[in-house]
Amino acid sequence: MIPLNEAQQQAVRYLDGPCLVLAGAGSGKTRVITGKIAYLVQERGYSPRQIYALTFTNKAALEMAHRLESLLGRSRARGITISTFHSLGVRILREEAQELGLKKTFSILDSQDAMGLIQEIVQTTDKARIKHLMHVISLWKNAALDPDEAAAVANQTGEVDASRVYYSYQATLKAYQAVDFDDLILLPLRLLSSNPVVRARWQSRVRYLLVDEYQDTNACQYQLLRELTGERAMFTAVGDDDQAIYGWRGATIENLAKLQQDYPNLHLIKLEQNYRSSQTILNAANKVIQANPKLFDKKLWSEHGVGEPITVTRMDDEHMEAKSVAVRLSAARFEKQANWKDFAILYRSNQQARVIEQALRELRIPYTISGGQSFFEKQEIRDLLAYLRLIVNDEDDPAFIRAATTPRRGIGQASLQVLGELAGKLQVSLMRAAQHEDLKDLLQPRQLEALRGFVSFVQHYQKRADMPPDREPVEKLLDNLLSDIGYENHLFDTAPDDRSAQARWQNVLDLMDWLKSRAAEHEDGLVGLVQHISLVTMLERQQDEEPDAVKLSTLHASKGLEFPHVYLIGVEEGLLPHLGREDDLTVDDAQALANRIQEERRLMYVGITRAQRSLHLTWCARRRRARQERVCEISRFVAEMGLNAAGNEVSEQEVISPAKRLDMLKNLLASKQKVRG
DNA sequence: ACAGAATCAAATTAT
DNA sequence: TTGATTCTGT
Repeated sequence: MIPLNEAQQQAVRYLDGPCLVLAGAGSGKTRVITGKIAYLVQERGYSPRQIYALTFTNKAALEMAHRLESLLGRSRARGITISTFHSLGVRILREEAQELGLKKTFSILDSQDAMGLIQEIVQTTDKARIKHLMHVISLWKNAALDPDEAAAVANQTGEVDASRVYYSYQATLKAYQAVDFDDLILLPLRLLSSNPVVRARWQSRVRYLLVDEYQDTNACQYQLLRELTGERAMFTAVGDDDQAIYGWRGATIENLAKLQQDYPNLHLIKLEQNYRSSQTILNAANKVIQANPKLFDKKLWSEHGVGEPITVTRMDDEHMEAKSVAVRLSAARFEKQANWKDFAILYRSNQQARVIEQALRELRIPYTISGGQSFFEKQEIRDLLAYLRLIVNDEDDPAFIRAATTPRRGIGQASLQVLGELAGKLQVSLMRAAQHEDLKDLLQPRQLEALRGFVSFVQHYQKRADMPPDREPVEKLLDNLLSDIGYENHLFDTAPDDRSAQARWQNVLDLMDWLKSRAAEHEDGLVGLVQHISLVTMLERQQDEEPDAVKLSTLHASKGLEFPHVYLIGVEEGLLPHLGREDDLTVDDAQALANRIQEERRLMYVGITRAQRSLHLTWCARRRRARQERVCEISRFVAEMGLNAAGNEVSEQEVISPAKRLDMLKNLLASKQKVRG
């Protein structure tokens, strides 16, 4: 058993009912969750299969599984379900597909596919509008509203057109035998709440449930938790209201308060001892978060020493910022005899990484980057996955279109148009329409031949993929498929130069390796594998020996990580806190603005609390934003931390007074603050 | 049907 | 400045 402090032990041992653990940053929450699972198995006689632990990211799930393995041993950790909400959703949907009128082989549309779908429905090219519609619909789904309920709400909020789109969107998904990310939570919830038999089945399976990052749950996920645990309510939710940073995704902190209302016997435990950061860093973090209205009173403390002072540095622009951070980081590594992987550079938005990458490359500093475009969003990867998706579920029209047209094989816009019209008329999938007699009269012989060729190509692989029990190994099938498609030639024909073609081809090979390594885990062949892929956003290959490299990460992606030395860049008004575009900066809704600032403040809090020993903030006097140079001011959060623009601590009164803050800012702009260190 | 050229819009965060 | 889409000629 790992050593635990008093509060942690309480959290682990409490089994008399629902339990909420408020775990401050660095207070050992993963330790509590894994410790509790081990306790359930070893001391309380729970069988591993009865225990379910839910996280939000695959990374968190994976790490938890690893820790459990070393705690319990491989064999005893085996049956425990540790997965993301979405993976559990897939599992429920697959097992209960019939109840929902869904094929077991349903496709999971990623957000790009979903966007394409909406584009079709609305018949517009206005990207901003499409994004907005998608966002609104997603929020409705996250709030567990069906189209009818959404329509009622839409009347008040002025999103009537979005609610109309919602209807057609759901209808289209159904026609494709497809679901989107939000459905992975929503549909299981619908099923459990409406079907007593299914509900009883799952409740008898889930004897104990643990939820990580509870503050990030949305209304849908909360209800799912309620349905899964039922009357018995044997669960532990672990979270930190100060680290709630996914409100824009539908997460609602109210779920914390709700827990207390809905479960009067809820046992509340606070973890306030921090094992991560120096006192200086914790003080700054505490001060910043104090500016938010607090749901629960909580103050982090640590036994660590005061440590290094926090530095705040003004830069001319983002290039200077990048260069300076690279140089200072490099020097610090030498001075401290540290490793590259002891350093992280954190930022608000992905685009900030660009300049940093350049600067690091110039100085030959190795780095890894997390967040940003995922491996599975790359063109070449999506191309190949479309083939797999189509083989598994031939009603998946988006996959059909993609696979049929890449590489070019004589099926173009004209053919697809005709095909699409026929499919619409007959109310069948594109694949089905492509096999229809009537096509003879609608297409030229060459077009028809190309189409028929494609259809039989897909059918050939469908047969091969679907022949239990002695189905041929997925590995072989994948190899054949790749060479049959002729994708390598296609890449070298279409890429602008050989170098990028080579890079893309390498991605493809990486994908194949990854698929093969996972194939064994899915005994039902391609189906499970393909559904699994849709949920994996980041390539989790960092597990094989982490390289010694500086970590570049968005603040959002940094949650849960820790580093000895952290550089938090772009600490400016407008960027952190991020305040949207200038034109809608009008304070139309003061409450909405305040809420946004509060979430940004929590983001700042997350950033600060990633640091163990040293923390360095930088901000730019000018920054290129939306193709224009903009003059920037230092973020309000710096003053809230109790620091002035030079990084010196200031007294309490100065922190609080806005007038003083303004003065400081003026002084700062007047004097030419130079780089420290 | 397709490849290269020309034009145009663009910036939060991500399962 | 990039990156993506549309246009144009074969």
